Amino acid sequence: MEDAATAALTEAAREKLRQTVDRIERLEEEKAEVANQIKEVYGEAKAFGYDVKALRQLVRIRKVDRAEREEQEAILDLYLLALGEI
Amino acid sequence: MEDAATAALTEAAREKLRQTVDRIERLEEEKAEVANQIKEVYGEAKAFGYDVKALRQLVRIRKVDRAEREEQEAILDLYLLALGEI
Amino acid sequence: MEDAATAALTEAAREKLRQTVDRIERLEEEKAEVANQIKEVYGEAKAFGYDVKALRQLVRIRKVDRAEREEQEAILDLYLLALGEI
Amino acid sequence: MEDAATAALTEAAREKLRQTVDRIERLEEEKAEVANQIKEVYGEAKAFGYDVKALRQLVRIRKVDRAEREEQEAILDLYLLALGEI
DNA sequence: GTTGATCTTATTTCTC
DNA sequence: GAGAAATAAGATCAAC
Repeated sequence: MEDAATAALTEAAREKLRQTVDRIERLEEEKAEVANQIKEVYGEAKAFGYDVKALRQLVRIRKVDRAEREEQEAILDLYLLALGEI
Repeated sequence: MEDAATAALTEAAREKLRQTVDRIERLEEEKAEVANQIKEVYGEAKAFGYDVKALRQLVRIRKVDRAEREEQEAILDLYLLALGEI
Repeated sequence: MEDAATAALTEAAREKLRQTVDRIERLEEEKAEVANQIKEVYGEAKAFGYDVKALRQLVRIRKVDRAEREEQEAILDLYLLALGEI
Repeated sequence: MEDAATAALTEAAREKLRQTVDRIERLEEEKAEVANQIKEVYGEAKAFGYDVKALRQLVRIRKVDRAEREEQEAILDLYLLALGEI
């Protein structure tokens, strides 16, 4: 007997599913590679004598700051929009 | 008076720190982009009628399976080793 | 002046908070004890001549296997679900 | 053919291994249960209106404080010991 | 709006 | 003691 998964699907449907899963898996691999590179940079920094924990905090703070700045600009745009300036 | 951060580091040290932070931030941006692409693929799958939650589980299971397969090859040796027989 | 913590809570609220913290701390102590017992068992095994590293891997593999077995039952459903066929 | 693991061991050795693994697995199960109970307590606290994040911090701080206090006492003991007082 | 899921970060534990 | 792996914690986002 064919296995159930095979039986339940058309060949086309199975092919499409397989492609979707493949795309996701390739992207996740890419993501893992980049994550690895980040780890390496922290590793080098540590070897260089940096306090890695502090460095991570610095990066995090800058990220939050950036987000806040962007929000501020968005608010400003809203005000300008409300005034018919843009 | 100079501010503390300026005072505490040589210009060269500050430059190096800045470069390190830059590299990390660029890599994190890349990572975020890839994460976004993954999210988009799931989004398309959802639009196509897939059960996204199930699809995620499927991907996760395949990942575990891959890891498992690699470990299977080591199991027999492990059993023997665990008994101190090797 | 009363201190802020005292001022901000009724006696009943403080009592309840204290009990909650106590429960958590007792449970964490328990958890630490059990973790210790596990460490002891490995210690005995080592004294007995077992390869502790291999033993740990064996335990880990059995855990993964158990999880895997449970997941296997769900996989077929997942494939079907993933295709939106159910 | 008998499988290799069976072939390589006496029955007694296999029995002892099995018991060791069993003990470890039972203890790990216990540990997981306690971890779960802790999670439940936090869940109840949240339902009761507590700020779980703050509560966790409180528990963590108390733990650090305890460790410090114990260290202080150890240092005191050392001083006393050095003075021939104990 | 609260639970559940995912993802990330942090800490701890193991191993070499 | 340093690197790797496991566990836990925290934050975030979606679904009901």
